[in-house]
Amino acid sequence: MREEARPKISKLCVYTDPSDPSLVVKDGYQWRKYGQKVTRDNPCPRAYFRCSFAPACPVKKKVQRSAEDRRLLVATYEGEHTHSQPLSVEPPAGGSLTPSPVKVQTSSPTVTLDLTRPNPSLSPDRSSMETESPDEFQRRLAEQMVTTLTNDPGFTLALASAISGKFLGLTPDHCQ
DNA sequence: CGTATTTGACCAGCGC
DNA sequence: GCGCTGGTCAAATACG
Repeated sequence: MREEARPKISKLCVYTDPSDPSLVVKDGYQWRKYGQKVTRDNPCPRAYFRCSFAPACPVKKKVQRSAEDRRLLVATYEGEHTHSQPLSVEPPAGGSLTPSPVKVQTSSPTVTLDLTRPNPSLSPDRSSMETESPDEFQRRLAEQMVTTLTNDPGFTLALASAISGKFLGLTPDHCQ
């Protein structure tokens, strides 16, 4: 077995408003942006961040919007923090919103669905969740995602996009 | 005045 | 061997 260049890769999918150009993911850590590049795979610019709280922290973060859903931010974390969170994630000023981060930890990659924005328009398609709470619904989706991840880890992003789209009542048929 | 952020250029690695 | 893409560094600018 080799463990060369094998940092912990984590993915964090965060819903944000498409009108918000800030590729900043509030995860409780301090990040310093050190670059931005437009990849050919995605028309949206990809931002590169490094941990500014601890200079020795090897963690790097890449944030890019989903090519299909501009409201979905996909943050890729490389490595692990060698320190604690400098500050806790403060809830929105609204106070009514209750973020329900669905963290799914698999063998290697950690996929976290941080649904900071509950559901802008959740209701047109609630035929299979009228007897269960939204939290339970998310839990089921998370379990479903874990199952799929176990079978095809490479499908992570596509699945996350699909699930995310489902939350908004969308149906991204070509998720890749 | 100091810190953080932004943009452009340069370098390295991979594929054809 | 050349071209392309991704990633990082450094200098300049803006904001607090």
